[in-house]
Amino acid sequence: MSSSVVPRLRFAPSPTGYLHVGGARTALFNWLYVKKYGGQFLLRIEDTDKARSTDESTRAIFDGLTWLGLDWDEDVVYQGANLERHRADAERLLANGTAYRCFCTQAELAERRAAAEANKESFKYDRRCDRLDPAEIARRVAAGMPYTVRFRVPEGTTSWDDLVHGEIAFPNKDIEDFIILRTDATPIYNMAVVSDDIAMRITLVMRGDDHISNTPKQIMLYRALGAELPQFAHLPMIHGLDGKKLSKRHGATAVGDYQHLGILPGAMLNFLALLGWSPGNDVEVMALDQMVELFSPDGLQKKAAIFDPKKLEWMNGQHLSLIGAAELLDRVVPALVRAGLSTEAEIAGRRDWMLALLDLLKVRARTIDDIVRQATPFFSEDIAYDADAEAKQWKDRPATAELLGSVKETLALLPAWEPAAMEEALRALAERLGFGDKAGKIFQPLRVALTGLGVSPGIFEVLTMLGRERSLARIDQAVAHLAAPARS
RNA sequence: GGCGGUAUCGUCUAGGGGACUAGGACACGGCCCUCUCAAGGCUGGAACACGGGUUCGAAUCCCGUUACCGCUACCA
Repeated sequence: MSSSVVPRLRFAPSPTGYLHVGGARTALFNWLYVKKYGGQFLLRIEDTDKARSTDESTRAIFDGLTWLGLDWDEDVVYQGANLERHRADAERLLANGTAYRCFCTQAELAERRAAAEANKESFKYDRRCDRLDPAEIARRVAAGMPYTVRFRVPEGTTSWDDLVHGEIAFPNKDIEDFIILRTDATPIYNMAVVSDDIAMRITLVMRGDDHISNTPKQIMLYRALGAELPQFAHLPMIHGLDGKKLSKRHGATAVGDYQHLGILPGAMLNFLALLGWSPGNDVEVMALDQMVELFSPDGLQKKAAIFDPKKLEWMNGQHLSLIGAAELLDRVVPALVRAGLSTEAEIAGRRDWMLALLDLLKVRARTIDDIVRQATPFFSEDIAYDADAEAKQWKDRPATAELLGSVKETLALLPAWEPAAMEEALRALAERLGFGDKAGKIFQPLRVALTGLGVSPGIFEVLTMLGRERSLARIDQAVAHLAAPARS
């Protein structure tokens, strides 16, 4: 490839489902390549299978890529809109003698295939229609006999230097004369892809390695069409925890699933990038711009990788602390609103408080959903006392009520609502009550009183974020709850 | 079956002839920190699929075997 050529890469999904994590990763590597070396990243929707393609899937692909931040250049290309050109290209091959008409019917073909299988022989089209004499062909065409167009596979070997695998070679004798145009004159996949990739002036075809065996056929088509060959890079597949190709039964496989699970797009991208690529040192957690900087096709893996949701979660936790509070806020607010905990206006009204709260919560959260869960007691006065927390920290209910009463008294006396003073006063109280330096005996029951939960940020941070009024009210509320007859 | 691809801890990977008693990360266990949970720090167990070559020397190169994956449609 001459260095003067501007790289043009494309991501070409079929809109037959949702944007799969494997597809997203393919898109990511294409995108990274373009961002790293310059060039254009194009999107082509391969919607020629009308039976399976849906507009909804197309939208899911756009939404998924947009959420991930993988923006594409130029207008989206819809393969279905190029049928005429595909056909014209196939007919050019017929005209230049590299393809021929085949009058064999599907039924005949199926029969011969079955017969070959019965004899334990591998079936390959025997080229009988290529031996028809021209007069006979003309007669059949004139008679309106239906035909497909087959590509005549030449002698020799077809090979290419794959960007991730190196040299790959296929003996042409193993490839049959494949159909490029159906009886109804619509193109077969390989024909459509090559026609489009040429028209889009694609210089590097980077796709899943399930296309490796399509590649020699496509290369022959390029040559027969007199087009310049692009480079090829075949990326490994993604498998599920059981080592099988990732599919629905492995749980969430659509990018949108992770979006709704509270995963950050940056974390998703980072995780996906590491599945099949490594920067070569021990760097793992990267922001998108770092990935671009570090990206190189040399680091691309040949081996299929297994999708491990545990590591994705960990990665998300890392990105939660990596991104700024402001950016995180943009992601959390919609989730908070959706959970019915607050409104955008309310949050905007106390943005600084919200930012401070986020800083406290994000350390112990792995997903945005975790944050929402933990944020609940800071938004809702309707405290739901966690049964386990009550059982553990409020064992002796009357004694706890009394303890909380003392805590409230102590806190109420504080001249300033300030952490150092709280801690000093509460530790002194622990001392007085005979807990010695085991101030946790106060902190823990108090945590349950304030949040209803056994887990929260540091107790003084909780008190601070809640403020004096709400904190004291919460203690009263807890004391009342403790006095009420237990209704488990 | 034919053809093609792949093969380092359970998982993601570093490694591209000597620096390897094979490094990092996730997960798992222990310890520290500590008001809970996280985070963080320290730490433990855990791998070169097998067999032949080549070489003074192989996780690294070559050849077989095995296993897994993909393709083998008038699907994409």
